[in-house]
Amino acid sequence: MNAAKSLKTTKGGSLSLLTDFAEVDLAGPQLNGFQRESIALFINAASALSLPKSIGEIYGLLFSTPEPLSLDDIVERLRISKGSASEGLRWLKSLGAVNSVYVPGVRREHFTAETSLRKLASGYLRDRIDPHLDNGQERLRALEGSIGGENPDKHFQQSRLGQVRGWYQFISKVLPIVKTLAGKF
Amino acid sequence: MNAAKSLKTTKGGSLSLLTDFAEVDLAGPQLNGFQRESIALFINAASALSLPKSIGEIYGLLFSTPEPLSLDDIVERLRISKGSASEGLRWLKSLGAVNSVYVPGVRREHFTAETSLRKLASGYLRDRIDPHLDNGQERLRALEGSIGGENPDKHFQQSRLGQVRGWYQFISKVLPIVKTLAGKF
DNA sequence: TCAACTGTTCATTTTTTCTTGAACTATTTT
DNA sequence: AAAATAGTTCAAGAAAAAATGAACAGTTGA
Repeated sequence: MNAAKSLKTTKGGSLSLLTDFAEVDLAGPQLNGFQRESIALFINAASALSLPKSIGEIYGLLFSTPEPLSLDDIVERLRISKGSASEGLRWLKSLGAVNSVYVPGVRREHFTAETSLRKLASGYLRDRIDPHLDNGQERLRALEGSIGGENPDKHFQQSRLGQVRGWYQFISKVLPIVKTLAGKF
Repeated sequence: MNAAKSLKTTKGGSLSLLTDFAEVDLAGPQLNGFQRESIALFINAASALSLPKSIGEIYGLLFSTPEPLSLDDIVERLRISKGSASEGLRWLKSLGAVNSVYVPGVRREHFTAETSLRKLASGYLRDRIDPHLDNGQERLRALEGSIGGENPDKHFQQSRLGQVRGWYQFISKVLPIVKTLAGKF
């Protein structure tokens, strides 16, 4: 694919002896065992949350790497496209799951993983849950409006409506508890 | 598609005057406003949980209908395939979100929506969350095993490992609270 | 036993989601 | 100002997930 390019951008001369096999594989920095396991763990977490694999990969890499990494570092190490990396970082940034680190004298932006559970949880809730809840509230009103005046099922429907209301109350009681507890870990 | 078949299986003669337009559309029972709004609400909920739309539709229909419905009733009213309905019901059954009702003298199985929040929540956690957590625990062990003996990043890695352990503790503290609270609604 | 009925399974098709890569904008350096 | 460097956007392709429908298996009643 872009073996030539990867090779070109590889730092250091450690590959010079492998020139003959250059297109067989994979220049670029290797991931260590801890990084590979971390990435696997966060890919699993991403799938638990129904998020794209690339999100898990990027976060896992940042989480397991002591130094801040640039977009190109990520592309290089994970062998994903610049587009994916850019989108994934944007998503993680908006959630608050990565932090920008401005390395003095270096032009490109560098990133580290945010590991505060409180920040991760509240960002996730804000970006991924709250919009659905807001939407749900609207639909709840629509449901209420759909119960007509003369209607043999009126009682049944009102009872169901009450049920749903209770579920929303439950959620609005639970979420703050989750946030609070997250702050203690 | 199967207009002819739908027509044939339609009960009652209310359509006889419409015979000329039969293939234009849609025999079969109409959904009332409450049902349509309920279905919309649960489609939204399904998307919040990253579940297939058909799951939301089926649950929404059962939730908003006083009488127990059979698989064929569901197929007819939602205009989805038997396959989808069967799979969707299987999924909802295993979660505990629908109940079988054996109507005396009637052969086919009928279903109603389970509305106990406690049952819904614990079924969801059991079927959709616990497997991921188990998987996560395995990967946590693998992560631990990946921290080698002589290693410049050892400290960093151990700190990260501790971090992840804390997250799992958080989850195992929060889930029981959620279940308990769900029992009160 | 056989025909009608009920529900499941699964190969195929359709739809949705994710990834890629190249063009583009913006910024910095020479 | 031109060239180099960073990063974003988005149309198109690839991959994954969901829905379909027809074949199949199991029951029941005649």
